[in-house]
Amino acid sequence: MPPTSETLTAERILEATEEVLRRHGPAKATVVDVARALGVSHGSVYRHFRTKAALRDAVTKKWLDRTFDSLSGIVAADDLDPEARLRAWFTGLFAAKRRKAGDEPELFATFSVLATENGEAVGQHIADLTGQLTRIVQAGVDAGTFTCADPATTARALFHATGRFHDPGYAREWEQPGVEGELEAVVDLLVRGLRARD
Amino acid sequence: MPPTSETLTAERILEATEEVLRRHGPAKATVVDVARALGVSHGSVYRHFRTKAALRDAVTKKWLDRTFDSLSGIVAADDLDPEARLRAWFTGLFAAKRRKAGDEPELFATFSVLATENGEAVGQHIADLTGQLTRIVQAGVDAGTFTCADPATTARALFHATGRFHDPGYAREWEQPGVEGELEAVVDLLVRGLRARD
DNA sequence: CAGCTGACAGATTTCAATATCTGTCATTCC
DNA sequence: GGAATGACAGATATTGAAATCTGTCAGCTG
Repeated sequence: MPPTSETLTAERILEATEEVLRRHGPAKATVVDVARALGVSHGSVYRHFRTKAALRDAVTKKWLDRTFDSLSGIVAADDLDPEARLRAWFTGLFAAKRRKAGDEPELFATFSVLATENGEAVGQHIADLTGQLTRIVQAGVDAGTFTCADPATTARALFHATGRFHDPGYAREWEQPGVEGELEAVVDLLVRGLRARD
Repeated sequence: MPPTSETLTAERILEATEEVLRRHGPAKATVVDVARALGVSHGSVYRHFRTKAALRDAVTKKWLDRTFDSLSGIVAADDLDPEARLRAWFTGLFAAKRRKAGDEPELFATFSVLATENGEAVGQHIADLTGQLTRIVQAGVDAGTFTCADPATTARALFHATGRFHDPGYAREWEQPGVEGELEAVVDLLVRGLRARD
């Protein structure tokens, strides 16, 4: 069963939209382009997505979820102590973001404009990520290696403090030579701040 | 001696430029406007500043230096222990940036575009600020309340970790209700990370 | 009749002609 | 003679008309 001339589903529209965005970038991609790529009229696309923004949001959500999923293994890694998990998580997040910025610049640009507009998908993504962080912090508290008043608040603080290494606004600086060391310096400080005393 | 019809100095040009920027904003301010405000031809302005970018840089530098100066009192405050100095410094920097963003939106916008372009003045400003941070961290190490491998590296990490609260790209979020608390949560973590054990 | 179409109004974008600006420099003015 | 001027070339910004796009919907189609 070839995907062409199959019934039009939200999923097929998302795939086509991602392809169009990848080719044209967020500024030039139109829903007419998407419809053309699918061989349907643009009115049909509006049957599945209320607005262009909703479509862009849905594509971005799928794309961001892939990053989220790739980190979930670290959160659940019982063979690593919480501190190692935390370090691996930050390193993994940074690597994932940097890779996306480099390999899929057009989709990354889409994500960036959505981020500056506080799009729904990005808000959810941030909530997802801080949720993962909360679980790691909680694990550390349970194990007695971390101390903190409220894991969720601490998770947000950790996320804010490392913004330079995952916020799309800083993407340009991720290619500079010393960045890995800068991330490590920040994470070192934060981990020390989390550790329980004696 | 009224400032008008006095000889044309770099200082007078800077004042006029700041005024023009304040009124028109960075996008619409031209060196012709500056010259008109001074009652001279624009060629004369070029005698004192090689390019428009140099002029904009100089105005921004003056403006940023005022923030720097307002913080120097905290760095030298011997009545405060290093930890209190660090907290006061971050609070002060955040308050200063937020006030500028709110009270002088046009000049702040000038600063923002310069920041994204890695302008000379901004680079110097960051170096100045991390220099102040280094002095505070060093004071803490000397007093035995802080531990760290290298104060300058740690100062940079502290600066990066608090970017959300001084980087102009985040200015929009500085008006949201919970920000003060978010800054405090981050600084709490960082200060804990700096503290010497037992 | 559920899903798709294509014509449509209003909003947005493109494009090219026009106007303004930047930076230089030969000349003028005190 | 050192400082200021203003005309100038090339770069950049503005503008308004034309083209395209978004989102809707009455009607077609299988």
